[in-house]
Amino acid sequence: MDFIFVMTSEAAKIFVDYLAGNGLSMTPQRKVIVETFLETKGHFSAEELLALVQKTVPEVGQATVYRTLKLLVDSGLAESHDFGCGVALYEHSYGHEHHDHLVCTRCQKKVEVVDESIEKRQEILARKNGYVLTNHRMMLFGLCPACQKLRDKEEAES
Amino acid sequence: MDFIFVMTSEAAKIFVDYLAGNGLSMTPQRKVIVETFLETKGHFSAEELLALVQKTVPEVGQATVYRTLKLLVDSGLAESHDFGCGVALYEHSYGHEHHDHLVCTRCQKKVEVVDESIEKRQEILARKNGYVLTNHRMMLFGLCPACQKLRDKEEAES
DNA sequence: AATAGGATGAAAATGGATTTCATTTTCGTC
DNA sequence: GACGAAAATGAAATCCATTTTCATCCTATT
Repeated sequence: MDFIFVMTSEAAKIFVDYLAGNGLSMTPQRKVIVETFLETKGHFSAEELLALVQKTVPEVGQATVYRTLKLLVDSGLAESHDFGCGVALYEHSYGHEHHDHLVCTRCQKKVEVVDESIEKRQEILARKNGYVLTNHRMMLFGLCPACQKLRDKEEAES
Repeated sequence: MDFIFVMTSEAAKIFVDYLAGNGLSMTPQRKVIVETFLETKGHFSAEELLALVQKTVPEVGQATVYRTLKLLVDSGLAESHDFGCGVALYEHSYGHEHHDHLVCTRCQKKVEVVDESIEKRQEILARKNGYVLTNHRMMLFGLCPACQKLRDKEEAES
């Protein structure tokens, strides 16, 4: 494969630096995976990313996608979340403020939420127990507006 | 098997009622699983519960433990949590106030935490986005006091 | 005690994620 | 440019918690 490694976005530079800093090398596979990752918005699974990558380079293997996704997480570009649907979903974390998620239990629609006072309280809770807080996971589950309407309609029919 | 089904605790009654209310029957296996569950404190996996159950009745199968654990969750006696360690951990939920967890990332020590103002804010966040909040998961990760000391000692040595 | 449907255990299946391993690439060095 | 050690890759195998299958057994009601 004859590739020219030009990755211009800031995020891409971070990844390249991460590789260099850890004695890892850029490869055509990593390049296409990272580029595809950076172009993809929202929350997606490793399998979905693999499918997108294979649209460009069909011979990329799933193991490589899983491996590169791990590098993306370690380099700080990606974050992995378990929304309880059985697969890990990934999202961008570079250039995105920290946030938690509000998830519709019916259609899976996800809204990013932040609340400074919750974050402060979490810190206090940890300290009160002598823990040094390193990170947290908060997920709110409920019915989104659209699904509330659908549910109401269904109930009216029955 | 000749069993006399006497389960006297309130929790046990709830389970029996749940079975009756759903056309399910009490069986020796369910009885020993529920009794063992009720005697066990803290957080434990299905496999750990299976081992405890088999101390009393070795021929109980793991599928039955998984199935009964599901009934326990549905009946409101148990709660299942994913602490990110690869297995679901269960804990009692009857007679236990709602709480979230503060987990040591090193020794897995878990502390139950509650914060009314966080709960209120979660409700507000959901409402602000038009969602009807049904439940939430919050997990705080950090280093517990003991593990902080261990880490400091290790760092001093190196 | 007959019977229908539920419950059980052993074993197989599931499925996302990881590992293995033979092969291919990368990249610093000659 | 060519060399060679170390890293990276893809296909397939493996892992492992959980679920499902299925033949058999039990329960509750008649």
